[in-house]
Amino acid sequence: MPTASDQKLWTRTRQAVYAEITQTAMDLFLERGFEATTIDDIAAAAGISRRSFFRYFGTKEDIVLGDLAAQGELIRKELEARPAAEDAWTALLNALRHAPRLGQDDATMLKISKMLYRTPSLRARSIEKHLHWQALLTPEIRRRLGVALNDEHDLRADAIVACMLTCLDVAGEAWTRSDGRQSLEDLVVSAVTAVRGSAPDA
Amino acid sequence: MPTASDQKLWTRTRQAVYAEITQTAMDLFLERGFEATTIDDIAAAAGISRRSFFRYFGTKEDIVLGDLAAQGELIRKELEARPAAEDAWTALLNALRHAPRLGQDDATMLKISKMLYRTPSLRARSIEKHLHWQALLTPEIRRRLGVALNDEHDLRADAIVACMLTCLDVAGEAWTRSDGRQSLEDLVVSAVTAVRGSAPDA
DNA sequence: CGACTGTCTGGCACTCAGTGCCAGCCAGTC
DNA sequence: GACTGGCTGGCACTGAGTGCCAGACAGTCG
Repeated sequence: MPTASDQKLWTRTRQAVYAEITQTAMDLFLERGFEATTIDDIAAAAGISRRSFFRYFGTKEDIVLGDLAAQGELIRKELEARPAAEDAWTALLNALRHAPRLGQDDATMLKISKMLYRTPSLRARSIEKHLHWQALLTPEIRRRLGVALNDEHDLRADAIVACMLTCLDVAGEAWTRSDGRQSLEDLVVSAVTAVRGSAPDA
Repeated sequence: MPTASDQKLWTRTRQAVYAEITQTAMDLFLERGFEATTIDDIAAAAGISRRSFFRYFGTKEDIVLGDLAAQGELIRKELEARPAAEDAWTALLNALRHAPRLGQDDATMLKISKMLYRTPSLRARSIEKHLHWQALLTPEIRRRLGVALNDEHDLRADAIVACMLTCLDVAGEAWTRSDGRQSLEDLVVSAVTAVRGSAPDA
């Protein structure tokens, strides 16, 4: 297990290459569009072979969405750390709020978001990632609702988590449409309020 | 414009071929799995060329999900016909409830559902279709909420519609997991109740 | 009847994503 | 200096999806 941050040379090199592919590819995506950029383009620009590219990323979409998988874990940890007094919705909302956003400045994030919401294959993949988050977060919500572990048929937790993430998605789209003028946090709260009929606790 | 149901010979032939491809492909999917069935297999079994297949279906997923696009329209019509007294959630729920389900017997539907929830590419496409439904249904919900037409930034209707469809999805998954033992309708109501904190009107 | 038009069809060649296989390179180890 | 193990590039392949073209054929007009 890796105790020191700089482990083997191998590992460090690999991380450096990973970061460079990401950066190079993102530049190309933002310049000429996601679909118009082929993997050959990326590999050539990054100075690696096509074959090696696929050893770093399983799909082209993973370049853009790779971080989302890791972020799911962060949200789960954050959710489990929320005080027991918070109800399911409040705990979820606060977990999303406090989970560290990894990445870029706002202007770049906005560009990436626009690309994400406009490109069908990216949108589909991002929703798949949300499904993954859903699976990660549901157990903790089940625990908070007091659902018995052996109760396979209680879908309340699934519904709540899924709708929370849907609200996040709707808010994200609105944020993108507004060119980032409204805060994403406020938009998520608006969405949740609209759905639940009343505002959640701060 | 087509007034009689049996228009030109062209049209009728085309519909017949369409139906036959669908049936043939479905048989193959249920027999050996979606991903394990190639388009060449389908074309060969249906007695058409590979190239012609793509004149009937844009993608392999469309064979399974083709009807969903048409169903969105039916739901929209149903929604617009709901009495004005019903609030947004109730109207949506009733619209989904009353929209005619086109297709197969229950046992086949269950098999298709299982395939759908297990195959990533199919799941992703079906969620894309839900996004399309969302776009269709949101205007009517905006109208019911009294949102001004020029108000671009009100995301309440989007949130409500999106979460309703998410509930449908969660319920569909639970229905599949339960091997169809619980009624889909009850499951949707359970999901909505869990999310909203109280049961909607019947 | 024959010419014409529009739509469907199959076949070919192509792009692009993604995978399996193999041979070579090179850091770290004994 | 030989050995191991992870990484690399190159090659060939499958499978989805598209563009193009030539031929078949129903329906129409003269």
